[in-house]
Amino acid sequence: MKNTIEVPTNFIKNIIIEDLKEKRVSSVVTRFPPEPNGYLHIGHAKSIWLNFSLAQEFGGRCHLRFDDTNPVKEDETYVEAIKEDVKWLGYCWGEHLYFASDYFEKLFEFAVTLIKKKKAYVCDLSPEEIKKYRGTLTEPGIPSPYRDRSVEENLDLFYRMRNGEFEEGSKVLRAKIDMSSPNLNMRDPVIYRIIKKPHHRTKDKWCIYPTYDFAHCLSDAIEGITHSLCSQEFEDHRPLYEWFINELIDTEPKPKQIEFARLNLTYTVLSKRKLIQLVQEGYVSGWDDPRMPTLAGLRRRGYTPESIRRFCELIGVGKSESMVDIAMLEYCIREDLNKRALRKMAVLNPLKVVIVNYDEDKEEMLEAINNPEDMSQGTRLVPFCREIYIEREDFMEEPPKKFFRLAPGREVRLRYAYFIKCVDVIKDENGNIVEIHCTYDPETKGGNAPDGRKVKATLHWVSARHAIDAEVRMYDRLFVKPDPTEDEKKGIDFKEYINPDSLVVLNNCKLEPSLKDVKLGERFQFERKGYFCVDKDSTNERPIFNLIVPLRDKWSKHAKKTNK
RNA sequence: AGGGGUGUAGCCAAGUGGUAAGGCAACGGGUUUUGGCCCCGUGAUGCGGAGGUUCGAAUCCUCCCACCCCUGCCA
Repeated sequence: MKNTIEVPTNFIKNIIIEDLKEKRVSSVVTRFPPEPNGYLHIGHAKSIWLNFSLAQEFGGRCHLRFDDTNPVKEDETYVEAIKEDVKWLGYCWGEHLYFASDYFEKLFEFAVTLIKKKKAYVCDLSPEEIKKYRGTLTEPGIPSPYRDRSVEENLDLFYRMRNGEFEEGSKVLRAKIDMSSPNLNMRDPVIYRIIKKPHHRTKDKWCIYPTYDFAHCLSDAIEGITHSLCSQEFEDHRPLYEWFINELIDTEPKPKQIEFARLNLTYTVLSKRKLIQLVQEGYVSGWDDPRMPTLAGLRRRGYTPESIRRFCELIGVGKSESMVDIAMLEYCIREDLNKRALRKMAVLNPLKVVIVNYDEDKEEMLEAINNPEDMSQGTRLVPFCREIYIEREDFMEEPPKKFFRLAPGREVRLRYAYFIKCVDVIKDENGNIVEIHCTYDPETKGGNAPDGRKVKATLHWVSARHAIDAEVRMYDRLFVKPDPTEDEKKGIDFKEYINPDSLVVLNNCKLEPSLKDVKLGERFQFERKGYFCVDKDSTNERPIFNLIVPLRDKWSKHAKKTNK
């Protein structure tokens, strides 16, 4: 059944069910932990959805925690933008807004405890030396010469690090674990480093900052997180995550780290590094360019939060590296908007039609259905007169097979109006079609012929006298290749595959007059074309619409096929 | 002396010893005043490969192969 929306299960849900059943946990507490150093994209949406919906489903809670442990990359503007995006997606963290930086004092105390347990030491090696001492993938590391400093000396040095007595890079605090571990993360990882930059929240209070590995697990523990979901590249960090918690936390239940596959989408890129290039090098207009996979971009494009959540449900959660077809996302927004969007008639590439047997002074108001999927949305009146616009591509002088639309001598229906028949084609001196002349059949008002004759096509149209002028921005996929990064190993940059036609601006669009006072963000279906959204660049005089997604279109698919 | 992870249809993805769900895409057909929506139908003698255990294997065992991640004082 199409109507029954089933959410598939996934391995994380199964783990939680088991944990609850075995009473390892009594409730579910998750968290979404972004670093405030950039904008959220649809990959983050998967994580947000996962964390919040799991908490919701099991009656628990989900925290929003900013992982702000590195002041050189982070900024307050990102925390506001991230909060806005999470809210827009439809999730609420309630009281549970946290910052890793709120725990800096506690984290410092944890580090002191570790030193006292002889499980951490101050190391004077330079970054290059640390790297050298760490060994390689196949060779064990060798211990730092500073590894066996006394507790007293370590304590003294660590406090002096905090007091700002040492230069950046001159000293770090390291956990003392195992320099010969096959897991490089366990070879005495750095847990505190000196960074003499003000932090966006703690300002100048600190000049040493904990690293992710130290801060994240302990922040989870402090907040009582039960299930700490992260992406797969952290799998190798899990032993470390557990090591710190086992050394420093004795409350139960201890948070459990579970890794899942991050999202990849065809015809786009989702890495922060690549997205930033697109913005900085001017390939797009900004982080909220409607072609960007950022939540800001998708929002401006016209995607609904419901459609994005639905997408997350549909793609599921697994551990295998996957590349989801963007057609799946497009399906989700169509599915949503088909049910809700009001239908309108809009001619994107106008061709004038003169109805030669229709009285010049006559005007009629014709009734049109607002949404055939939801008759409760009622009807509206659309004006009709002697001169109208139809879509240029709806007329062909020499129609190929299977072209059902208007052609010389052929009769079609104007939606909600009349049958018209093409009687003449007017061209300029270069042979370009300027307008076409038709006759209408007054008997077919409303769109049905009393004699029962049929037409093969129904065209949308707009009265020339009443039309509103508008700009419509036709967006397409940002890249021409399903995986734009595929050839990076061959030295071909992903930007080589940018779609030159990802934005086509249509300047001479004609809209039905009911579109007069649209509001920013409103979405409509322009019949036979697609779903469109009012862009923020609109003015009172001139609305601007973004194409969210085109309607499925068997004809253009067929035409494309037979063309090659 | 490397370690960790993953392989089920074009793309996602259920499945946990009882005879391969579901969705997207694709392709047929029906319906239609949107070439939309909706409805119906079409896919793996097969689960990376080869052996083995078993009455029975995608599920258990052995070996092999492919791809991804890890040598930041990033997260």
